[in-house]
Amino acid sequence: MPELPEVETIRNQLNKVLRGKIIKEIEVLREKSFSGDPTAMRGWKIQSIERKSKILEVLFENQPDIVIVHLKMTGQLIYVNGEKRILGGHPSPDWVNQLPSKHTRVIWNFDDGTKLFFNDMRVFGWMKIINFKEYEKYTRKTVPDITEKGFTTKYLFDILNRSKKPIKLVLLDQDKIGGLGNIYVNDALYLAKIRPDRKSDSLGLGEVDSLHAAVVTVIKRGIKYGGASASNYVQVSGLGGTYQDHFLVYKKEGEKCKRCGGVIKKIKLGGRGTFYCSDCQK
DNA sequence: GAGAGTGTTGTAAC
DNA sequence: GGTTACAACACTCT
Repeated sequence: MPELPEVETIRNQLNKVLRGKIIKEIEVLREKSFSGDPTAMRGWKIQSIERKSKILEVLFENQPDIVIVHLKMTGQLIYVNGEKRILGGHPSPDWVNQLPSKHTRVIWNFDDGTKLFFNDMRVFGWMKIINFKEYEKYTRKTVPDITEKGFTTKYLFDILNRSKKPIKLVLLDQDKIGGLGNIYVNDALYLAKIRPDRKSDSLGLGEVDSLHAAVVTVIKRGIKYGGASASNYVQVSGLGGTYQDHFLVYKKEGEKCKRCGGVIKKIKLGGRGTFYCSDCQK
């Protein structure tokens, strides 16, 4: 489920707790969840955690290889240091101290006794050790993500203009724009007053300008609220984000539109739930 | 209990 | 080439 705001929240928190940690041992409980030789990582010292679109990158000191992580639908990264609360926030939920659970796929053990758990119920997510040369292939370095300067109205107009697919599907295409997933794309289209099933190339420049602003706004809002915990996503402490309390249309079918009073409808596009107001989204 | 639905994305098929 | 359908997996909801 994690989209850009969720991954960014995790990145910020991991940077606070993992910098300078030295790896003692990597336990791979499920082969499919980890690619590369985990024993090679012994002694590596974490330098920083970066992000490109929805992919996390763990960089190590004096080490050309990096570890990239994709959480896909149900991945979680949870840091445990034996204290009831981390990052000065609310106390971590009890289940955090009972990890590993049956969904724990990989455990990073650090030499100070602290641990990072990679949980992933559906086993779609992965961790990979890659050489920096393979970096572009995995992170689509040339595709701008929403937080980057390359994501401009002009860029958005160009890619939308090249497709006749429903606009929502183009916005979700990670080869074109990095970072949007099903939650934020629904809310962004609502904010821009554009129907998700509009043909991508039917938008005028003014509409694309509104859409660009809307996408940036919902992503910023998602980050501000620490992500959306509609189901599996949790932060590094095991606590949820709160963007789900601020959904505009996502999962609100049957409710009244706060803007015009119309009823929020649910349709299916590209096989996924799609929510919009049929009155004020044109 | 069966069947549909779930936040992602790569691949196969049309 | 563009676009759609499905699979990967495990759980919840109807």
